Amino acid sequence: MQPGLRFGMDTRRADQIATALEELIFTGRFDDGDRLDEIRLAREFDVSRTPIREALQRLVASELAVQIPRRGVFVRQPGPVELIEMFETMAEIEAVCGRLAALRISETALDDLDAINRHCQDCVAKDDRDGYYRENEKFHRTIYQQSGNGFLAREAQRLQHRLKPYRRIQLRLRGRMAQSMAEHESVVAALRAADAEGTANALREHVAVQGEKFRHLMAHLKTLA
Amino acid sequence: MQPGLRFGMDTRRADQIATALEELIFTGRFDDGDRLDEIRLAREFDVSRTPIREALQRLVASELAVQIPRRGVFVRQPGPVELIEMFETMAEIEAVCGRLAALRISETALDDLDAINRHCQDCVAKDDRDGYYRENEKFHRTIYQQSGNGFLAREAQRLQHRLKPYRRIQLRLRGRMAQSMAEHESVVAALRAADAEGTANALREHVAVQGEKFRHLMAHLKTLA
DNA sequence: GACCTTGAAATTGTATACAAGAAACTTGAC
DNA sequence: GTCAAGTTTCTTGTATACAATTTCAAGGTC
Repeated sequence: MQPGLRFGMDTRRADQIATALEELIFTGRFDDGDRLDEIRLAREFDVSRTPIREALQRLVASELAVQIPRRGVFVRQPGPVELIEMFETMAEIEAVCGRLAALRISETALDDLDAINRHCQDCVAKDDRDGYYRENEKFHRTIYQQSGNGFLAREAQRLQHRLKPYRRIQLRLRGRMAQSMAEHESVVAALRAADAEGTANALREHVAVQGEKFRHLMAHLKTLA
Repeated sequence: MQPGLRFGMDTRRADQIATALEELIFTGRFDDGDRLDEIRLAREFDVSRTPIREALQRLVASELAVQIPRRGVFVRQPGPVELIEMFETMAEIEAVCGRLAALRISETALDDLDAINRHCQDCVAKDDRDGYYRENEKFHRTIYQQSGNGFLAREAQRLQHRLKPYRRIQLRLRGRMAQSMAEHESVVAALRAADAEGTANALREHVAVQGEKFRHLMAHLKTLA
């Protein structure tokens, strides 16, 4: 492989900075409304304003920040209402993926899901939250892909990424891993039965934020604000 | 109102250029894979490379183009498969909006929809495609908003905008306006009956590309390629 | 004291200059 | 004529310089 043909490895400084800033916003290092000062950031990342501005543009495009012309770029942390809306949307999109996947999923993918669930089970036994989180991501990604719709799968992935920091909070709820695990299994059962509506409902319930999960999320939001 | 406080009016050259380029891609002025030459575009828009680069970044973010590091930005026209995928996704998202709206829509919004449909009917009578198109957009936007989920509504709007050029093609199908019109009315009926699944199904069918519509879209794609 | 005007300082937006990597072309060997 | 190495040209990515607006504060007016 020639040196110029490597793909992902961000050789562009602007891309690295965008990823770093995204992470900083995700982890709550910036409050809602904070102005992202170009000159300050340029100093901190030890680059000129040019790559900083490119990175900021990317944040604006992914709605992590808003730009007001000739004023600057401001961090945009979702409030409780928008968070609930995003989770509801995620639940509905997962339901759609599931409904389509129920009719289109391959046998090998079903086996993959079973394997992932066994790994999940191991993580529950070991109380390994990070491990569970990784396997959980694989589980959902597999369903997105098995929707047989690449565009839809990418959209689902994008939203999942956006919600990542909040999903992690969910798992800290006592006994949530075991319950999540059980829900995974009923999803696979519905998929195997080619039960479109059953899969959709199971996934919607699985992802939706309600009851205990809702109160947990709200409590955590308050500690952040 | 002070001169500095106007909002939308793009005072930034980069934003204007981004919009212009988007339009050029939408209308098929560029082929898939065309490289967007910064220097050439800078000359054409009579501006330096800086705002051009910002505009290109925006195209990449909205997936109208792809960027290959140190190579350039290339136009990315969706092929037949991706188009079908995008329409399927649109149909499903509209179905979701409809299902939620059936339980949340206000009386006044229902009346608005009726009014819009009357305007649609006028356009059908006058064979006014542009007018119908505008009213049709209002119809769908109203349903997005009445889903009661602002985030979902914005996502739906974004996808609708992305599909705009192809949707217009659909309307040119003989008798399509009248049929679309009838479908609108059954959607409103289901909404008024608070029939969640009925609304979802009606909208999904309404938006989905199948049968005649599918062949029509394919035929048009071939003429473009 | 409240409010408007005015001007300095700071910040964004754009142009230009420079650096680094990729594409294209030339030259030479076989 | 084909291919390969080396050189030139061109393009992207980053830094810096300049222009245009906004912000903030000081000073004046009522």
